[in-house]
Amino acid sequence: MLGLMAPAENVARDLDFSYRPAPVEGWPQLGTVQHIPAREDIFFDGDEARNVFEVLDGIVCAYRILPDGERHIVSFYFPGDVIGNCNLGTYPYSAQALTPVRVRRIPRSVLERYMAQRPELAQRFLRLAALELAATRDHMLCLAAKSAESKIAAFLLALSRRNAELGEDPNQIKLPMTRLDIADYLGLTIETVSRTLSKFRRNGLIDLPRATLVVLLDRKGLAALADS
Amino acid sequence: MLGLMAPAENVARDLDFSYRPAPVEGWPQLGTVQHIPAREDIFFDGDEARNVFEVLDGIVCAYRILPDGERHIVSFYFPGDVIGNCNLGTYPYSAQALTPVRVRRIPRSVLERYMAQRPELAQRFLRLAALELAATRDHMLCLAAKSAESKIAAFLLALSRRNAELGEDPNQIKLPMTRLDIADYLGLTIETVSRTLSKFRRNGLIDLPRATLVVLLDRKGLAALADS
DNA sequence: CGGCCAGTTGAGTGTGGTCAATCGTTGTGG
DNA sequence: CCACAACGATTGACCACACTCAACTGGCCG
Repeated sequence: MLGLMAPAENVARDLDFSYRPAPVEGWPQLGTVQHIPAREDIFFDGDEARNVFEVLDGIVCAYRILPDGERHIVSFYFPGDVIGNCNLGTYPYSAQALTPVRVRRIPRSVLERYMAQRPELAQRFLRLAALELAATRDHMLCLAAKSAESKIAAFLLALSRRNAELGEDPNQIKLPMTRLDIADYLGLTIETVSRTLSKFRRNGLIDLPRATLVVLLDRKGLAALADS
Repeated sequence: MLGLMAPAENVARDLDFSYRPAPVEGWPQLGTVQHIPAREDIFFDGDEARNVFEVLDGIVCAYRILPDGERHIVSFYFPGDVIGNCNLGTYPYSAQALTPVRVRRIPRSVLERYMAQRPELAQRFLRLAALELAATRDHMLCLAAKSAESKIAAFLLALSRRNAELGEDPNQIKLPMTRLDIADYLGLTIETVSRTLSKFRRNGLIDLPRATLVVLLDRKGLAALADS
């Protein structure tokens, strides 16, 4: 048994945006709904973590500004995801709406009162933290990957997987983020992202009808690049 | 208030090996002590996570083998650290002793029984998970950093901080890991690690009496390199 | 129509990877 | 005690990939 088991199905091996525990009944009643325009910050790195946010519509990113002024995007959040589940007092990153966004803001105080009554909610949040850790670890491995090609291939496949999970076309990827966002997420420059996508198109791996739409033509080829 | 607060003291901004919550009274009685020779694996990526391990002596690393055969070191663990605190069923990485190691093996079943009786133990493990997430995030940012110099400077300063915390000389760093281990941790090659350390020595930032001993001579200079 | 911005493409450079030779330490056996 | 092997670390030469700087394109909106 020891050491010879295949990796479990539920542990993702590649970059993945699908880390979302199943929702809990009764949860949606909590908190108040807020609308946030594109490119507006929701909270800041270092702020007291008073609220948790559930994304209802639109895309949110978590980012950090490094000492040298560079921005690094830690994570993207899609509808259904929960942001700011932080039990260390302060947020470890800033959060910004990439598109117009609808979120449900839930004060931690309210949440904690509820969790005392509903252990399955507490369970969900524990699981949420574990999944966020797993996602961060995968992102880390992606950053450690050598080539820009493998980073971007992995990124596209992760977006595709998320599409499939939401019941959308896994080969039609509508990019809600700019090239700069992708670059800051993958530790590349905007030019390299652009060049690599163009290269993928020349090689017949993808099509790029518009800058914001990627059509996957050769998943096998992309997968091969992704883990290289 | 919003967005204008300084980052909290307890959230590390740089690479750090000091993420360890305070120990809990009564904890040491649990589990059985095991001796593990250097370079022997303790558990494997994908194994059912039946045990949690507390490092008593020696250094342990957590690593993953990527699809292309590359090894990536996820984390180093020092005496007092806890490994394998995983509530997703299987270990998300393998663990290997880098030096001869003494660990305390604690079955999760035992742990969970204890936690039911002692809520402060459960609290400690929640905090442990949160700190591991923070450490992983910092490691990720370090990997996203552009230059080899800044990665290695940050790495040395992290080891130094850990030394200081253990009451040892923060400027005398005994490296328990090989150049390859460091390279796999920072996403570099063994040659680049070696070259960069040599460069630091030429520039008077460090001394290298032996391959396994680094003496920090210019912390300011290293810190400047670390966040660049 | 013109301005603006995101994205693309090009040319040149430099950092870090690759391959290979050498050094230094440690440990083993004659 | 020395010779030698084995291994990790260092150094050098070369090269490729991604960054930098810069020009240009295309879409969108006033």
